[in-house]
Amino acid sequence: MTIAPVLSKPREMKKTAQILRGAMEEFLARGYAAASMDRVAAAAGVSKATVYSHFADKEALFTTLVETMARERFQSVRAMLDETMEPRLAIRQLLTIAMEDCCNNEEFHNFKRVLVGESGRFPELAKTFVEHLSKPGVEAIAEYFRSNPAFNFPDPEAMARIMIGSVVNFAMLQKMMHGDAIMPMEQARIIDTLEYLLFDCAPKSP
Amino acid sequence: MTIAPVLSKPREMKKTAQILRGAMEEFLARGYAAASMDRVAAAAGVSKATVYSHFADKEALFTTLVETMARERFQSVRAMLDETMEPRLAIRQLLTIAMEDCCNNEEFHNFKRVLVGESGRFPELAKTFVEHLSKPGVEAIAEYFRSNPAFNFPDPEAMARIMIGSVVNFAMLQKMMHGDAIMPMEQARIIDTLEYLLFDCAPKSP
DNA sequence: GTCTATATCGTGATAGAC
DNA sequence: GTCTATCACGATATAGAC
Repeated sequence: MTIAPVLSKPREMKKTAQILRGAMEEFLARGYAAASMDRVAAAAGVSKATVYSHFADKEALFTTLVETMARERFQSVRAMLDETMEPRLAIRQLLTIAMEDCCNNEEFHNFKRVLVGESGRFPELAKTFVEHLSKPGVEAIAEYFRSNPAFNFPDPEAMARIMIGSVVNFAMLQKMMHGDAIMPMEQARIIDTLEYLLFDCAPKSP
Repeated sequence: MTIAPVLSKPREMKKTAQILRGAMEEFLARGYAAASMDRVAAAAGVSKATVYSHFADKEALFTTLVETMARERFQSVRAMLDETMEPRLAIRQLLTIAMEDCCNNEEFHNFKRVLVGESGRFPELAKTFVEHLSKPGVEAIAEYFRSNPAFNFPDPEAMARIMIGSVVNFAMLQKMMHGDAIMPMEQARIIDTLEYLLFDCAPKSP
């Protein structure tokens, strides 16, 4: 019987959270297929039967884990852009934070590795990620471009995707795919060049 | 004993290629861990013992497969940019081809899924991919920017990465991660906006 | 070199005591 | 609700006939 994380006693919440923490260790380290329910139980400090009393099967545990992690990540996309700040500074701050966030978080790297690796067999999980992270991020920036008179781009959403895509792909190439060892480049050069494109090239009304 | 694909008789070459073809089917469909050597053998039309007489173990087969596929892909990065063409058209053609290449090739999607998914446990394979595909691609475009007087970017390599990164990330988001179902966008809008940034915003010398 | 048959082990999942 | 003990199965890898 599947037991959704219904909270009756705080005790039970703790167990479910414990299991999810163990599952995170195991799934992020080995990927879905190579992860072992024995090791999940060991990492969580419970028996395997307990794991199966909280989650129907391996797939359900994995699904819940990814959705939980996506929800937590989602919290941190709030209020990225400071409307009161000067646009050039606001954009620079946004890009710097996004770059830092994408580049220097090994746990997040492993999360994306699993998500991308399983996106063919677990399309709904990939969609959850896109829905809760990529989409709000792009829309926030696009809306900022649209509402701020300092910008006058023909296609604000495409522009937002180019900005985010540059940063995300840089992080994937350099950090996740180990490009740093083969084609090193400082993060600041991407940010500086994006700023150059947005502000120093932008068509000043002649 | 490991048997490298030494070609003595054409017969043996055929078998090795057959096995690699079967391995491709299985590994790309299920990922490394979930792939079964039984199914590899079945897909290749040989017995499992034959597979093990050509490749030391599962890991060696996987490694050889990825290196082979990367080498084949590598061939197609030749001569992307037409030096004789007008820059605006050359860039547009490049972006269109790259976008098509990244978006409409399910086999390539699965290849990248496996590579990204295993990039933590097989870092050398990820590096091979970067070395043979990402690096030459970025360098070709950067060199084009540097050598062509129509462009005068402060950081041509960062600019090249932004262009490629935008396209690659768009493909990953829309196709691999199924973003098309959640935040649809035509490929042309990315290309048009990149063209706008490169040509219509570029600092005219006043 | 290639096959059939098998050894050995770890896996996901469960039964039953408490 | 949680544990220990166990089942049934499929995995990688190999032995040995031909």
